[in-house]
Amino acid sequence: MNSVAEMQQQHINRSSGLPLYLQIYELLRRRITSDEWQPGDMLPTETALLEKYDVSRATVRQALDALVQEGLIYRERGRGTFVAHPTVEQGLVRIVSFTEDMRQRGFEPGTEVLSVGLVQASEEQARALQVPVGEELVHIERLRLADNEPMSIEASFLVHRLCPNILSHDYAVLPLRDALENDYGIRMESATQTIRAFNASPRIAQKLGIRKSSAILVIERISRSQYGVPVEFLQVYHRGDRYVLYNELRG
Amino acid sequence: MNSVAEMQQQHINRSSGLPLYLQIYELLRRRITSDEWQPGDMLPTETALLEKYDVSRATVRQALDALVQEGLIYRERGRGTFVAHPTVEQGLVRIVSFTEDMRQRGFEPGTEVLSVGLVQASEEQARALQVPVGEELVHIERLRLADNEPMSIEASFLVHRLCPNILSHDYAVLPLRDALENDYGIRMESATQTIRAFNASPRIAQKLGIRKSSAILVIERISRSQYGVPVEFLQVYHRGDRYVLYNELRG
DNA sequence: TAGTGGTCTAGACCACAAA
DNA sequence: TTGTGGTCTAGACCACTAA
Repeated sequence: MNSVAEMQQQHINRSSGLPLYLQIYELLRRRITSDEWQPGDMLPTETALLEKYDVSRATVRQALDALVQEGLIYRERGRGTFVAHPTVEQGLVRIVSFTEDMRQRGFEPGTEVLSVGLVQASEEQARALQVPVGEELVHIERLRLADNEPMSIEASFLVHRLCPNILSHDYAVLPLRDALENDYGIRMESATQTIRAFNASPRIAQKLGIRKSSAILVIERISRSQYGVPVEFLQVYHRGDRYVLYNELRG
Repeated sequence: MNSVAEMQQQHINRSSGLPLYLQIYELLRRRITSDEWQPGDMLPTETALLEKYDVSRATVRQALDALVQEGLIYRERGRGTFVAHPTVEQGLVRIVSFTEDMRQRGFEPGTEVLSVGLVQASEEQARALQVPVGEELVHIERLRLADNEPMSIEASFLVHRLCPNILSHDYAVLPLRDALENDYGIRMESATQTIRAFNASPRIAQKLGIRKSSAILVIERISRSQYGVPVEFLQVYHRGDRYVLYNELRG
């Protein structure tokens, strides 16, 4: 099953035109995101890496720098380089799945699929995904539970053209991000989102088990692939009485 | 008046123990934050910098890398390195004043002081500011306007001990941050905040001119000084129908 | 064509952590 | 003392931009 890790290329290609440090970055990144290397594990030393890939130390460090900047690893002088532990702070800086998010908050996550199907892009959706109005979109609506209590409703819209047949999975179990990456090689690499408060509509209030008109924290997110193409338009309705965002700022 | 720029040291100290790239980074950073170099201005080329400071190109690039990462500059291959234009995206990463925030959104900001005085720290406030319950706090409550329409209510709590006499200013005009920095040498350098949605209390609804129970976006922020001491506990109630937060995420 | 930033090499010395 | 990451040098060739 662990096909990504098994198929993993262990060498770099000096004639591919792709910068060496990027190739090394990708190789290391995959080892981390595939969970082959766990949080706290020590990475090979810089010396070991430069020997393995036959590059200079500066090139190895450039690859590691990118991973540090991404928050995936951290360095300790005199000790080594280690896989980072995910932190809550990442909530407003990195794309985090509901499952990860809830685990970090100490809740047991659950999912109930409300509806799945194809729809034609509305004007709002078309604008978000940069496709023509009417383009075929995959629509997945899920109720998200925390410790078996409703926490959020997630409405996801994907460009069907980019991921045909994605509907054959069971999204109560399989994270959407994994399906996109494994089946279509699409990685959600960046996103923009807006956060606002609004009063729950009767339908949303009923699904979330709260009083009509209760305050809802709405997050709308447009995720783009590694090629910069919009892939998903996500609308999340969080219960205002249960869900709090947290982040850190600099002066 | 431009004392910072004038007093600016233009050389690096090779025996200070401070890494050369950090010294260059600081010098360049000051030129940008002091507005000596404006957004869009081209920085000296890497070659010019390495000659000026008599270091290797790698050292210059390390200094520039830090500025790029901070979002203060950007590079264009074949063209040069330029001072970045501030972006809205910084809203969720940097501490931004209401005034700056509104200007970026294209609104004309306004302020009305609702109340000013000393209070004794409640349990919540004491926990946030890490002081004993009952400690004397400065309390400033302001109504914030955008294009003359109510947008938010800000309730600010400061540790009085750290800024005695701060109440002698008029906070409809003077930004709190400026008063802290100019009069007490306190710079708000980092902060943590939470974001949630809740239903407006009758009092808040009335002040904001919205219907009772309308959805409000609440931001609570604890700001710390350059010494890591909590200085301000801020509660902001934004109108859900007018205020939207925006930010960018990475995969 | 000249000048810019992007990538890369093959070294070097250092501060720090752990044995 | 050994091995780690932190800093730094003095080059090199490349792709891209603009004149």
